[in-house]
Amino acid sequence: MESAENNARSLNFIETIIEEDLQNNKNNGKIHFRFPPEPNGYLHIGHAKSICLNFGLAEKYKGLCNLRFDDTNPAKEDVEYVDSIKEDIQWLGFQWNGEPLFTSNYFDQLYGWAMQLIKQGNAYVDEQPQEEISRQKGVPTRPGTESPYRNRPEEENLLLFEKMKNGEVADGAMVLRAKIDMSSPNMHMRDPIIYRVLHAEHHRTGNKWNIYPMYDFAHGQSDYIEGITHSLCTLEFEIHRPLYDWFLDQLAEAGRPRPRQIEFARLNLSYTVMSKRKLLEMVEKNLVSGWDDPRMPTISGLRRRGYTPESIRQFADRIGIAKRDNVIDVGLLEFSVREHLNKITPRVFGVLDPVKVIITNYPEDKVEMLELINNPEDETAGTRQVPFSRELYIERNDFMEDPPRKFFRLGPGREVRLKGAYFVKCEDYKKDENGNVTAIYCTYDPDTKSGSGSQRKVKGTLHWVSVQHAVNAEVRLYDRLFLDEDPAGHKDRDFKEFLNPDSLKILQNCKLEPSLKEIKHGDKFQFQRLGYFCVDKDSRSEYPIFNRTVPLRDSWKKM
RNA sequence: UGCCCGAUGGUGUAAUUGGCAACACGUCUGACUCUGAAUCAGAAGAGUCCAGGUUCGAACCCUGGUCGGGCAACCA
Repeated sequence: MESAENNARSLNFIETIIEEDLQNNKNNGKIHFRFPPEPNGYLHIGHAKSICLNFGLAEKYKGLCNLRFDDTNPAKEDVEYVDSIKEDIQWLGFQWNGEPLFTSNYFDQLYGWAMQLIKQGNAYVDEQPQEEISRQKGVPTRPGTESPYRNRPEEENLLLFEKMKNGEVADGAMVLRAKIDMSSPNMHMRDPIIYRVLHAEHHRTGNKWNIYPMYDFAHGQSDYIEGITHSLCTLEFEIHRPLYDWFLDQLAEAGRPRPRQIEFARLNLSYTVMSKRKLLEMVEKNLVSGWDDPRMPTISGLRRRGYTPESIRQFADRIGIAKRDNVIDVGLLEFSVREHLNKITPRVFGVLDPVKVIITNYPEDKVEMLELINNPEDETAGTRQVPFSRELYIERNDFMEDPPRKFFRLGPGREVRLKGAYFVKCEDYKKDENGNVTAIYCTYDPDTKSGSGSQRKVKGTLHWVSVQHAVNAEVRLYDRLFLDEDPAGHKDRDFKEFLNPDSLKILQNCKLEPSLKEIKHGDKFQFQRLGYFCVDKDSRSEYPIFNRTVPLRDSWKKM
């Protein structure tokens, strides 16, 4: 593929750094990444970008990539999320190095390091109330003031920290702070809190701990413990980097690989929200059916919608890696699925909004089995037999009573090809009292059978399903969840105000060709002329249910 | 008002490190077509945020601005 060639030619800024490090034999040429999700929600397409980056770089440079759950806040985390995250990463086609790891594995080490900081005079226990501490922090433009406890003796710090650990201190009553610089222009360096008291049960360590480390005190050190060489994260952590480095300066030993934090811009997708908090809110308020609702930008949602891992990885590849803020057009994601599904998906006939066609000159009880190509993009996909008979369903919008000139479909007196079958010409049609077309009467031309070499040409080709052989099905059509390009970008309006009321349409009278009787959850098809569809997990054999992954490009609807 | 990032067609990402802006999506033509899909051929669209400077030569270097994003959770 040409994009791969381009990639070989030009590196993104992270690859440039890595290749420089390799050239300088930094860390003895060791390359080790990590993907560090907090298990407090499901992964979304933004995480997919990060997963593809970290695991992809590990593949490219023959390095390793750990999976490490950043589980330092038991109040928000849950094993349900741990499991879904593992599943999503593997579904995308990546495998982490060794066992999944947890920051909580390092709680003992982190505790030890905290004591070391105290002994080095780099940390102290503060027992002021939260409000006081935050007041003393000052504001970005003005320096903060030092805590009265800042210079308490080492023994006292050790003793109090011990009490915190032993559960003798109430939540919020004391914290351990790094002693850095209350007047730093970087707020994160103003004596950041590194341990807080939290009498909460942790999903892995149970009730062992009454104190938990903060992100800043845990992340860099965990990277260091695991021998991570390149610690990739999103831009909002840029300002944390001096602190990340500061802890390592205090604690790291010479001769061991020292991780370097590198920040890149997170993914933003038009017409969607991408924060776990907002996604969680939609789940909790039942605005969607769950984390895996096919309209959700979660990996599980995209999977259920019918996206393939390949298409998501291809998408991640296309959007690139840089440091500037970006908004990627959802159209690019859709392009990526279409591209892949076009190659792998069998073509079938499905009529979503059926209207009956009666071929008046075709024998009443005759049934012909016609051979149709499964996938013109894939010769190995073979053919299948599809029954043709006197009464067929076609798509309601493939017929117009008074069609414009450029309408290459059916209308009074117009002739079209029924794909894989014959030409039919509309001779008459019937309407009910409401003006709805109820039946279209056609004649067919027996000389135009597919493959017969007939020279006559016709402009349009329609898909169809034989009435007596049709399988009834439900089809769920999805549209973008939000009507606004940037639903979360409005200062005074809640993102939920922009929800698209028509993001889900359920069609329950769809007619499918009989080969679709034998299907299983997750199977993917192209419903010819309509789009790509997959079998939903709600589907039952008596009543199949399909999700429309994405419609085909349609240059007609634009006219 | 402090500090940290960033700025290249409509959207993203490049430009062999100073050699006269490329690729993808999208858009528009046309060809082909038993999917108005796919495929193929072609076109339009930025002179690189602005102003100076260095240089034979600047998207890349320097200076000063402008604009956008981020930072003041016992979240990550």
